[in-house]
Amino acid sequence: MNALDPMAAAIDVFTRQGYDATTVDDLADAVELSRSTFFRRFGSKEDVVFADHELLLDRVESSLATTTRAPLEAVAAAGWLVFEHHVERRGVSVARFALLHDVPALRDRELITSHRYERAFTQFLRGALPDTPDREYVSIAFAAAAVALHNAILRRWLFDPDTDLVPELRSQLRALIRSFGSRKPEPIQRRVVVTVVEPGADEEAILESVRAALA
Amino acid sequence: MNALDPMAAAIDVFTRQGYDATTVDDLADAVELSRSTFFRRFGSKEDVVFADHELLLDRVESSLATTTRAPLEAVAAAGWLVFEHHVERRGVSVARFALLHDVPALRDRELITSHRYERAFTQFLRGALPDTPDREYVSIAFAAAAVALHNAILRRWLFDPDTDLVPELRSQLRALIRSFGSRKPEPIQRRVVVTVVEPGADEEAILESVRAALA
DNA sequence: GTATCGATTGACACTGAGTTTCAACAAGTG
DNA sequence: CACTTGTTGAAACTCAGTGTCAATCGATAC
Repeated sequence: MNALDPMAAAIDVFTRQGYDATTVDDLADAVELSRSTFFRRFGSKEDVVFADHELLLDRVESSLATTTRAPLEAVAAAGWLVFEHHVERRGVSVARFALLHDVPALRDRELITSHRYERAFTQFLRGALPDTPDREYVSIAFAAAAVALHNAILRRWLFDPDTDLVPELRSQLRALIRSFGSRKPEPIQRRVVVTVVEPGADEEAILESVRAALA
Repeated sequence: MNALDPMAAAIDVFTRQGYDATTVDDLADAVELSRSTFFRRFGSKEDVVFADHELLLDRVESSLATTTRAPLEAVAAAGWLVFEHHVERRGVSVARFALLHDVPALRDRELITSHRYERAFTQFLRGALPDTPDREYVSIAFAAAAVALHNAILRRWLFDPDTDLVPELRSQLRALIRSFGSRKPEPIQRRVVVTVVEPGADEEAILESVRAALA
């Protein structure tokens, strides 16, 4: 049996029967595995629901490891890799989304899951960006923002899976790259000092007047 | 008894005895509450460890609700509000940090906790930013990046609490604001027009002189 | 003073997730 | 065949978290 089918089956049982009302025994039955084996395979009642992310995260990591793109673009590309995974497995993703709506515990779990992507992105960037003083923080901020954007747009799509939001994702990630790509140094603060002096004031008087204005 | 002392006590017990080796009964004893009351007060074994965030999140939200700053700056200010909370309660924060190092389950919980700040930031920005087409996504990306930066710098500080990292946090958040600020098509450029007119020049002559300077 | 009401607490029993242990049973290897 | 190694299921166990109910406390009314 495919390793992802149990996930789909579990999501289905949870949806029909309610998450809390479903015991792990019920799950094990539905998946035709013993309770023991269920835990060995999936770790926990919560984790079955996100079993596909294990595989997906692998794909993301190897995509980053072998990329030829510029660092920020590579992360963006990894982002739509994930997005496309959901589009391809539309049925499960939509069902899971509906389930999450009712089960806070699973929403929390999802958060933890998606944080693993953020970690992967950050670590990749830390190594791939040119060694400028702020690359550490650019890595952290960009990875977090990219994941957050991806998740927001993914949720919008899951809510209405008939609209193609891949272009939206692409354009938003590109906008993000632009924001971070051209990080300008701190702008020089210019001060304008206006002093009005009498006609015929000598140099010393003018300087004194400026000094006063500065105080 | 102060509501935060049980938290400190719990962290202490976990540290000395091990997280897994500590049952909720042990905790309840240490905090001098019955098991029942412990759950009513703190929700779960995991949540005691972050009990202070309930209060802190309130402070953050009311700070955002009453701010007079520009939206992005308001979020940054909320960021160092949180940071300063940890600096003030240095002892507990450092102890908790050490505890998290050994307990993955608590690290996950921390993630969920810190996501609540991100939500608060995003929602504030969604309402506070000017109604441009991309304000939704700027809100999401900026909030995520700000929280990630804060957390990274906080962790650095917790690792070495004798260095003052508030300036670092300030400058990184400011850099982030600049990144997102320059997203706007055209920042407001201030022009300084200097015209020098003869004493006794009439209004029309002065206006004419300014017009000339503008050309 | 005491009666009454509401809220907080503790004691206790119960459910169910997750772990551990052990035996059964493969499937390969000499 | 004997022997190893890995996978499975059965069963017992621990403990977090929930629900129920009675006791207690504090405030206000009488």
